[in-house]
Amino acid sequence: MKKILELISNRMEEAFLACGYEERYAKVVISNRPDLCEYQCNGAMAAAKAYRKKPIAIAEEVVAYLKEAKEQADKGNVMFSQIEAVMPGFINLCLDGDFLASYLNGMQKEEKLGLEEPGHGETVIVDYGGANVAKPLHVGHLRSAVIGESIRRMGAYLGYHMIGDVHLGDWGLQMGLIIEELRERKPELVYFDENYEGEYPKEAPFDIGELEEIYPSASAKSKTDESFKERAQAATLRLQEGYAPFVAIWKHIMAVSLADLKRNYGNLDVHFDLWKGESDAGPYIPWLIRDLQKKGLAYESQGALVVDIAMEGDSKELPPCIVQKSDGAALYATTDLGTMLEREKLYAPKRYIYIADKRQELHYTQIFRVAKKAGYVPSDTPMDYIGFGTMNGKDGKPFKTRDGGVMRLEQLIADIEEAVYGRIHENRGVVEEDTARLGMEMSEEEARDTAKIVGLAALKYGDLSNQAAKDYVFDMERFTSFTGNTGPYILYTIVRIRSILKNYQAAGGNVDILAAENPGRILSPQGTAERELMLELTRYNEVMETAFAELAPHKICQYVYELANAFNGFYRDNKILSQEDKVRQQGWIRLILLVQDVLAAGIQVLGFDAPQRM
RNA sequence: GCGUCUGUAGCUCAGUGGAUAGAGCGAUGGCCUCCGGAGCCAUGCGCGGAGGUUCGAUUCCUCUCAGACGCACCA
Repeated sequence: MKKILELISNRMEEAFLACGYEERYAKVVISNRPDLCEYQCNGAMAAAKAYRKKPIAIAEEVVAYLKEAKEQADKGNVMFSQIEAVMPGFINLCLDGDFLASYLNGMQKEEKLGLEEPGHGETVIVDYGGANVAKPLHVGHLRSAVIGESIRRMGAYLGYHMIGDVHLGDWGLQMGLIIEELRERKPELVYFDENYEGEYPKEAPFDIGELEEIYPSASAKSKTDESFKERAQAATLRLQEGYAPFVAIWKHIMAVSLADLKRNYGNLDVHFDLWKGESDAGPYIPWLIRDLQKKGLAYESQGALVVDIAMEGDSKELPPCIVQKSDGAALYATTDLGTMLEREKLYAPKRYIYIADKRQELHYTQIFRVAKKAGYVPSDTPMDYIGFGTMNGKDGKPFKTRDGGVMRLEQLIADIEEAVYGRIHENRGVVEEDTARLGMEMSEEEARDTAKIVGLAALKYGDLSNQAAKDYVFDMERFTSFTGNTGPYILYTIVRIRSILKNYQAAGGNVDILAAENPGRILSPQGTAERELMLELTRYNEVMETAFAELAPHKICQYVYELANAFNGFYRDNKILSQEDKVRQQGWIRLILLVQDVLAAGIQVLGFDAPQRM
């Protein structure tokens, strides 16, 4: 289906052309003065200069044309109920109620509610998550996972072939650190016996708890013990060169860690198509280095191998990209470039999207430029980087535990669930009479399950409703509130709709829009709130497209919030179940079914679900 | 020092080359025997600053102030 603004703009373009003006002036936008009109076109003022006319004169000509066209139009083809030219040259429009209703009826019939799929199956790589092997997920990993998951779902919904890759940190110095720490703790292991020639054990010499403790302690040691650090660097290089005993340890680390990471991401309802890591770039690196040298891009500087990334039009000088350390080891940039080679070979994506902390912006600028300069990624393939801000505590500083430590993601999720659980109980207490009357008592088990679902929504919505690039304050109290611009409020609205539909069905109503015996149709709106709700619904397809085009999940948050508000206004003004005009009642049921579907589609791409009850 | 990002209501955040810049929370005062009170109304509070482009700038440009972050062998 065409977007409502397209339909209106097309009509306006026709009018501008007919009056002898260029169609580019005919752009129509949603009104910023809802008291005056629903849509507006400001093109007459822009056109005034070019045509040396008063803006109001142009606006009046166009309006006259549209009004005449309206009179000539078939009864079923009326688009506007109001068209007027207003000083200094605004063209104000209101939609015809029947037109509005027929647009919504059209949406309801389509599988994706009238959304076209601009993706056409194009492959897009989304690189997010970025967990490090052997290190527990902590709050610093939250944003990449949550934003990335949403971007992946948005793209998939729009028909792109989205490939999400967690891109694990599994090949860097931390591996050397762990190996050397392990040597100090358990020197008797066969991996450290240079003369050992047998098979390596299948069992890992550590469990996840021990592994998570080894890394921080090794990392701390490397900061004070210079020789330990050097040994770790040497071990990293040997691993990268394929030294069998270290590769065997590495495989153990991977197996133990990956199982834990999968469980953790699963709890967040975050999913990856690929569980690749930096190590997968390993096989491409020797060729990469030779090729960069062959092409004359890489040269030696202070012992390291670097690539200049200057481009025409640079106003400043950017530091070169290091592709090989002076000891010959690979580093971040090297593996990222190697990964691109692999992705081009295996998937040939039409677009890359990387989601990482905004402090890494320079790094991504560097590798994108190297990739384009060396021709590893086609010059017309967009490479986008979303740099997100820090999640801060209420003090405005990076979020910490009460004693100043790094908070684990698991802990944060548990805390949110507990807070939501408390709210459910508290709320149940307040409306006890109602819950009893409506037969909505909730078992302890259901309350716990519900808290899990609602808690995740609170967490994700709290994060996604902010612009990604900005730092934001994590406020448990606010995010878990059942009122205001929060995840739980959106879920509540959905639950409320379900409750109405359930009662309607219980009274013998039919909510199956496909049933032949159900002739219901959304009707032209009568009240203001109903009209506003319907207008809000028409924005759906445009919002989805824009949000993905701008990689801005917060626009979807904003939309579902506004839609939820519009629904609640409608709900307040219209008593659906006691409506005696059955045709109107059926229309309203259709309408709220559509609201439910749109809200559900919205939260689905945001990455969370609604419970049956709250 | 150089660079990037960010400055909007008491707080947390949206938003836009157009007409009167919006929400939520908090505050104050009201309302509602209504399909779930998780509601509604009213009041108060403002685009960091200075120039420029424009018919029109909070939005675009320049400068400036403030904060966060980044500036080669960590990831």
